Formats: sequence, structure tokens, C-alpha cells
Amino acid sequence: MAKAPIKPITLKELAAMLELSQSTVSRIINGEATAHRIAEETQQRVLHAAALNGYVANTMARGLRQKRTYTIGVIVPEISEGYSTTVISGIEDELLKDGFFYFVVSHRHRADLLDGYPRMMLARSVEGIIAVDSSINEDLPVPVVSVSGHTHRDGVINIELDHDLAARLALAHLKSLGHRQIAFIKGQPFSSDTDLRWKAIVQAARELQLAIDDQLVVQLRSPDPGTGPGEDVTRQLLQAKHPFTAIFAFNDVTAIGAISALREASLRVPKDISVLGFDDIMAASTHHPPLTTIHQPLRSMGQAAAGTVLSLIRDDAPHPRPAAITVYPKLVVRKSTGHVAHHTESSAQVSDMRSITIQSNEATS
Amino acid sequence: MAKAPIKPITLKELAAMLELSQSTVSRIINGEATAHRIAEETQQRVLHAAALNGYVANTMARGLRQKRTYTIGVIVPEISEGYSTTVISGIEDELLKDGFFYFVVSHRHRADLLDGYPRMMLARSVEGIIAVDSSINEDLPVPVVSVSGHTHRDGVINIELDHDLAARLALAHLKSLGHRQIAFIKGQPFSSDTDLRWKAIVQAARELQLAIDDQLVVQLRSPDPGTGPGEDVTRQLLQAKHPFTAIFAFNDVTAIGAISALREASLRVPKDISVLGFDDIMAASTHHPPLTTIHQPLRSMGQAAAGTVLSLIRDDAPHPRPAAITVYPKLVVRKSTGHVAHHTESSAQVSDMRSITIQSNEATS
DNA sequence: TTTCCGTGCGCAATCGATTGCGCACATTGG
DNA sequence: CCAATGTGCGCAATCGATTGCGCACGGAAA
Repeated sequence: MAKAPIKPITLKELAAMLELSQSTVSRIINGEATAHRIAEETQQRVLHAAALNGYVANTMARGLRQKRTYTIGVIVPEISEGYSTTVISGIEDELLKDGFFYFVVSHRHRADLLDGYPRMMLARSVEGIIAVDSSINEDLPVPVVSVSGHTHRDGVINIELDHDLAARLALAHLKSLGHRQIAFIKGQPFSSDTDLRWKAIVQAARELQLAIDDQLVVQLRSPDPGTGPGEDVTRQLLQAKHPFTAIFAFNDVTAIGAISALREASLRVPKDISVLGFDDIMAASTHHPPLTTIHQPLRSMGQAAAGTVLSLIRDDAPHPRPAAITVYPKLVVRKSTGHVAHHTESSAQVSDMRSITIQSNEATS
Repeated sequence: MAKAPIKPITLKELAAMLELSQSTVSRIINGEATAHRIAEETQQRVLHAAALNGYVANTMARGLRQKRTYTIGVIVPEISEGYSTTVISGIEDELLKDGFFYFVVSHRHRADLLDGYPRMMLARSVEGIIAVDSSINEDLPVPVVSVSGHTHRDGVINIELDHDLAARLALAHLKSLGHRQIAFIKGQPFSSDTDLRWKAIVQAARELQLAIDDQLVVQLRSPDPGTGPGEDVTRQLLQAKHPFTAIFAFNDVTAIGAISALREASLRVPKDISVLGFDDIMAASTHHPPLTTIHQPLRSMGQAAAGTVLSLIRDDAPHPRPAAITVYPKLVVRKSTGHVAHHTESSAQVSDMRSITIQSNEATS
């Protein structure tokens, strides 16, 4: 309704119009009124005037005095795609709740950028850093939480998916559909999930007594976002002419690319080839056919990351902290996977093994 | 290599160890040495000591004094989807180039949040604000640039698409394919593009002598992101049983939803019904069928927005500024549109009418 | 009447950097 | 020998909020 004042009002001005000292007004605004024996009536007057004038303390000045900025830095590989941005939206949730803001920078897999960002953020006095799918190679004087960054370093807490469970869910699903010749598309070498995931797959395959044929394993190389790389490696896979009945892709975007390549080769999904994705980004459910995929609780991971930095920032006590917080995937069965051969049964349901479990390590005092 | 210093050194400390005043050190660090006649030798001493001790000016203190923060605020509706995030990545490009950082907040169409954000950002002393598909209802003491926010207010520069051209491209395309009964899905009332776009469509239809049948016009209502709303209104459209041969959707996500609904009704796209999207988000090209759509140069729009705030921040002179910067759409023909009836010709090409034109209004001095 | 105490609030320093103004000394011209 | 000019740098205020310490006043107790 009311037009915003052109210039934010300062504490001094507010104090002047109330004929009070800045100290008094400041204390009231910050809820330390009773501790300083300020008359109830005065409190009301001040609070009212503050609201009326839309007083908001200048963050710079406050930060300078308190040596706090209520700001954290977020480092992601890309801003435009679904993975990081979903995590970011989870981060935002938690942060804003506590009055924190955040800077975002993306490095697009350029090492020079990645290396420079932590210092830049520190020069901005961030109180903590969250790295999404990116690994930080320095020791920093602020708390660092990493989402899917599997370089285990001292002082860096990881938010990570239970890749073993993910692999088991995926392979058990494909096995139950009768697939024995499964092709795998591994992630790019620079993606921090790649290794861990692959190890988990190898392990799960062993447990389930599924053989992994090296000829059917390809790896994404191109750093390009989008479906191109997935398409390329799938073509490559088809040209090798080793028969397979299913593809387990590194992520949904890749799975979508794979489907395009299959279609191009006149192969039907899932009738001829089943395709299993990973992540469960929005496009997964709207794609045609809708993607069967391993759901990652990306938003929760962002929330957990933010919650963790916040608690690290609050705690001074170095009581033993977990090195990692684990979140759990779900198998989401849609239409891109089906029985091998000519049987077709449609089964669309979410089989969740465990619900997401996040321990917030708040101070218990 | 070197571990980050645990505690940053201050100007005062640096000055003390150099036995110089803070003023002098500050001036040298900020490159104002010659303007203040500081001896060359002193400069070297200072610069060397600064580097050695890893001195970095405290951003808070500097910001407080100079009333500069090299930070701008970005307000978007949602962080997780493709429209805003593509714009953001364009914004980031331009901003980082000039050493600016940015805060992001999303309002999720909640008016209370939207109203509060500008103040919060001002309390953080941002030097400018970019609002993406969101309208700012206050006069702010900093430059505001709006991307697709069509509330024309004084002092707010809009980055906007040429909707007239977009409408003409779209309708001319559909008309050339023989469509006469075209259904329209209008945007949500809160989306700032909705009105302008609709007016442009009405105008273009008139020019092309295409009749708009009110019975074939529906509007998105739900604020939910994703394809749900598009699916819903399309079902509604089908139930009304007014025949149509094409749908022009408000955006790609809606178009994808529409296709799902059509499929559900056993209608083939584009054989039975053509669907035309808008925006050209990443999913548009990877969808099956790939979407024919009106491409918006979202990234460029972000860059233009950032470039514009930066130039507004630099200029003090209030020389006449454009109220808007226009960018131009392209028609991207893929596979979701086709000839009406039983003809099928595949035409896949980008017909661009004009290339993107952006006037950067740099100071000319 | 003096001392005490509780109530209610203000003074002034501080955080770290920037900046308008001005001072001290050396050199040079007259 | 004195003034003028140039060279090199420092003083102190300032940005806006926070905070340790302390002051003034009125009433009660001694």
C-alpha cells in the first residue's frame, strides 16, 4: 500500500524522532529490552515507530560490529540444469528461515574458476560454504559442507546418497524384469558421484549375481550439459554390437539422450530396451515414456546441507561431528523399463525402502 | 598451496607493522597512490607487505563506508525450473565479469514474500535489483531491472520479448500448416507475460485473419510448477468438445502437459493435434516429440538485465534512459506441429526473423 | 537529612576501511 | 634570509549498529 520510503531509515534517525538514544532503540529492536530494564511503554513506542517506518538494520554495519554477515556461499557446477538448482532451492529454504542469504557461483567445470571461488567468497566474509557436486581443495577458515562431493577431508561434512542402496534398488529392479545383459553409462570423470556409484554398482552386481560385461560399459566424457553426451555414448554402444537389453544411465538427462539414440536406431523403449535413469529430475516424469529412475532427494539434500552449515556456524564446541550425513534413494518405477523379451506388465509405483533420514546436529543445550 | 590464514589481517595491523598511517596504506592498496603523491618506494613496501600477509579488505567495513557492496539482488519465482535458472545463469555471466556477486531469493508466488524481499535486499545493501517474471510494487532507492515484468514504472527498465513478433511467428506458422481452429492456453494471472502475450496474439490473429474462438481459450490457474496445470486445462479443453486442430500453449512445460493429456485421450501429436510451445527450455528439444516452440533468448535476457543494472549503477547522470530493452524471439520448428488433416511434411529448421539486439547504455565518456 | 536502591535510559568506544583536509619538512626563487 | 611551492604523509571524522559502563532521578529506609 504505502510507498516505500526512498531511503531506508537509520537507527540514528529513528532514535532522533523518538527522542531516545540509539542504545535504547537498538536494545528494544533486538529483544534485549527486559534485560536492560526498558519501560514497557517505551518498548511499544519504539516497536511501533520502527514498524511504521519500515526500519531494518543495515546488515553491513551490524556485521562489522558483530563480525557476522549472515551469508554463506554456494558453489555449483551449473546453474541452468535441474540437479544443482533443486539442491539450491532446498538450501534456500533452510537459509532464509534463519535470516541467512547466499551467494551462488558456478564454475562450469573450469578448474581455475573453482579454485578461485573459495577465496572470493571468503573476501566477502561468508560464514560458511556449501559445495554442490564440486570438491574444494583447500582448508578454509569457515565450515564447509559438500553435497555429493566425495573427497573426504577433515572438517568437510558430506551430504551423500546411499549409493549401495541405490545400486541394489536399480539392479534388483532390472534383474526382476529378466535383464541379464545390462549396459552401463558411467558419469564424467569430474563428477564426484561417478566413482562411488560405480563401485556400488559393481558390488551390487556381485551380490545379485549379475555379470558386468566390460564391453557394455561406457563413460560420459563431454562436459556439455544436456542430452548430447548421453546420445553419443549410446550410439557408440549400439555400434559395438554387443547385445544388451537394458541401459542403466548415470542420470536422467543421460537416460533421455540414450532413449533418443535408441529411437534413432528404431529400438523401442521399453519393449526392446529398458532404460533406467538416476536423479528423478522434473523432466523424468514428463518425458515420453516417463522414466523409471532412482530418485535422489535433492531438495532434502540441500536442506540438510544448509542445516548443517548453520549448526556448524552456531556451535563453537568441536564435539565429534559426523563426517557425513546419508540420505536414501528410492526406486521410482515408470514406463521406461519393462520385462525383457515380449512380456509386458505395467507396474507403476514407488517402492521406497527407507524414508529419508537426516540427523540435524543441533546443540543440545 | 598455502593454507588459508586463520584470521585475516586488518588494515590497522598492516599499517602498524609498516609504521605508516592507515590512510596511506589504504590509498596505496586502492591504487590512489599517485593521486596522493606517495613515494614509489613506500608503495612497493606496502604492496609487498600486503601480499605477504594476504591482506584483503574487509568487505563489510568497506561497504559501510563507501556505501558500495558490489552485490545485487535477484528475485525469481522459482529456483528449480528452467526459465528463471537460465536467466540467472546469464545474469551470473555478466555480474562476475565485473566483480559483482548476487543474492537469489525465490517467492514461489507468495505475495507476502515478494513484498518483503526488496526491503531485505536493501537491508543487505544491494546496489541493484533484478526481478525475473515478478513485479516490484515499490519505488526503490536502487536501480531495478525487470526481466519480463511488464508493470511499467518509472525508473524500472524492462527486458522484454517482442511479443508481437512472437505471436506473429507462432500464428503464421500454424496458419501455414492449415490450422484454423486453434486452442489457446493463457498463462496464470500472476505471470507478468500473460497479458501482453495475449494481446499480441489477439492482434496477430486479426492481422492474419484467424478467428479466435472464445470456447477454445483456457487459462492456467494453478501456481504449481510442472506439467500438471497444462494437463488439467487440456483435459478441460477436450471435455468441452469444441473441435480444434492445434494448441498454442503458454510455455513449454504447459505444452508438455498438454501433450500428455492428448495422449491420454488417444490423440497423436502432431498427426491429430499440433502443439506449439513457448520459451524453448532444454526439455523442449529432448521431449518426444521434440517441441516446436517460440524460442526466448533467456540467457541473453539475463545478460542484458545484468549489464543494464551495472550501467545504471555506474552512471549518476540521469540522461534519458530507455524504458525497455527488447529482445527477439525465433520460431523453432521441431516435431510437435504438423499439417492439419493427413498431410505430413517434416520441416525442421530455425527461422529467425531478427537476431537479438541489445543496446547497452554505457557511459560514453 | 542522608544514604541506598531500583528504575530507566544515555555516553562513548568500537568494528575496519575510506577520505576531506591539512600539516611538516625540504627545496627553490627572490 | 624569507616566502613560495612541492613532496610525502597523517589526523580525525564517518559509515550504522552494538555494547560495556555508568549516570540521574525518585522513593524508601535509616
